[in-house]
Amino acid sequence: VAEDTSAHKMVGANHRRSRTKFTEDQLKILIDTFNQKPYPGYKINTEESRIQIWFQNRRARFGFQKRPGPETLESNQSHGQDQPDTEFQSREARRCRTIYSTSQLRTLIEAFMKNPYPGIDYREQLAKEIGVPESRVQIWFQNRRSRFHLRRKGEVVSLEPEDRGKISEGLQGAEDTQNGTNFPRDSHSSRARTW
DNA sequence: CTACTAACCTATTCATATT
DNA sequence: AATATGAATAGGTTAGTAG
Repeated sequence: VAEDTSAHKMVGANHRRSRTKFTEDQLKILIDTFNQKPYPGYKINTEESRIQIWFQNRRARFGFQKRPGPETLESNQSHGQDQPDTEFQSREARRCRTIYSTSQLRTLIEAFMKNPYPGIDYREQLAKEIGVPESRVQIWFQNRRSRFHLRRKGEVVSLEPEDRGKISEGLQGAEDTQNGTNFPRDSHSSRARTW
């Protein structure tokens, strides 16, 4: 254990968003809503996707996905006794698909090639630059990363030894298989629907 | 230190605009 | 229909902070 582990923020690195602290009132509303509808539509999470994350985390923590008995949870109020199939209404409409213009995509792809894991600062900068909510930028990067790592998972190809220098923390699963796959082969036409 | 949990991640699936 | 890709999901990891 080293002394001097005080926060020595690396300059310019990519940090994560600062931890949100919900007030009691907010938490109350969130929990109440969750108990009614664990799968809220896009309307719930406005531009700030903190709420969406909150629901994701809570579903995971509570081991959702299963069909619990009529009770089991602390929420019970008046137990409906004639319509137990009210779960279908749970899932609401999802957010409308965002259509990125070619220029927006160009910016995103360029950024991705430079750094596939942008921190909150850079994501917000990008978002502002292309005029799209930061949450959409984050999702875009997630999708992009997943789709590129998806191909060829068994192969392990060492990458530049340079980057191995700063091992802040190892990766979990296996070595990052950053094979020499070409990057985005984006032969984009010229469609720029400015939604 | 430990417990809790927001933030973030991957992998997969669902949905839809474009070809 | 087939393809590409944005949105949502389950579920695991990283890290801030209250006790």
